[in-house]
Amino acid sequence: MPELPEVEIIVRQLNKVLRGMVIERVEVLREKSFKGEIKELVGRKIKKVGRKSKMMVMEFMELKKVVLIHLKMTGQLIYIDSRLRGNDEEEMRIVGGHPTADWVNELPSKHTRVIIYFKNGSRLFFNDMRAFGWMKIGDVPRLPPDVVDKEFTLQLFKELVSGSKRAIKLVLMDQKKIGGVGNIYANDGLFLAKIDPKKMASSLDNNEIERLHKAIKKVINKGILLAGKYQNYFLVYGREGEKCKKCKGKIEKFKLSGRGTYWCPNCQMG
DNA sequence: TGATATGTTATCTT
DNA sequence: CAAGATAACATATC
Repeated sequence: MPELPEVEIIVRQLNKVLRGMVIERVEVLREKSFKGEIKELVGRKIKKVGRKSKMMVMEFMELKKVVLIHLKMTGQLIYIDSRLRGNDEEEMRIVGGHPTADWVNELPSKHTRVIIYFKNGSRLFFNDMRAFGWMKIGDVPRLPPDVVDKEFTLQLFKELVSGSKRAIKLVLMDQKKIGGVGNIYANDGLFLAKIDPKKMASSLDNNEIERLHKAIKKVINKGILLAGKYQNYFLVYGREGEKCKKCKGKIEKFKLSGRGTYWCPNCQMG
């Protein structure tokens, strides 16, 4: 589930509570899920938690390197506050990423890959069912602008789109060109802009490019504003066979480069 | 049982 | 070489 908006939401919440916290130890339950030397983190104080595209970036005082976390398809982050530990009352949790029962169940679970223990007793769990995600120590990544960056201008978007013969949906989702757009928001953005997902990118006219530039930012920002509840507001994604929200047509599904693609042929044709 | 799944990248093909 | 397509990663769910 976690795309840019979902990562942004958990990052904002974690930044509030983790700033200033000191790492006591890091426990890696699945070696492949963590890359780097753990001892570099012990005793470090967190300066800030931020985001680059769909990646979470954790910065530390007096350390140039950062911790990067990519949730991929099924990653989740769960913070458990120390204040109620050992108490029968409910714990204080901050949860984000892929929603599963682990959000509320006892942790660690069978999907827990890494646990960060803080000096004050609080803990941060990195869970990942399919184990595609990772956590690593590294340099701040250099990435293309993501869709909510100021650098993501209409001009830049035009260059990217007109320079590719691939289907427009694949260009939107190409993380080497534009950061942060996954399948859900690509489908919904194209619907909002009334553009056929399989249309060749370079064949879009100026008007279509402008509509799409506006639409993709709109759906991503809506995702952020809805704070993780976007799944209740899908325009076309996951709505195969259901009624289009604009006309009376039916939403259809097909495969585009192996990805589920949803659209309203009536609204998006031509 | 087999198809499918919201991400990314290495590798193959054109 | 470049661009585009596809397999691979690991596991749960329908």
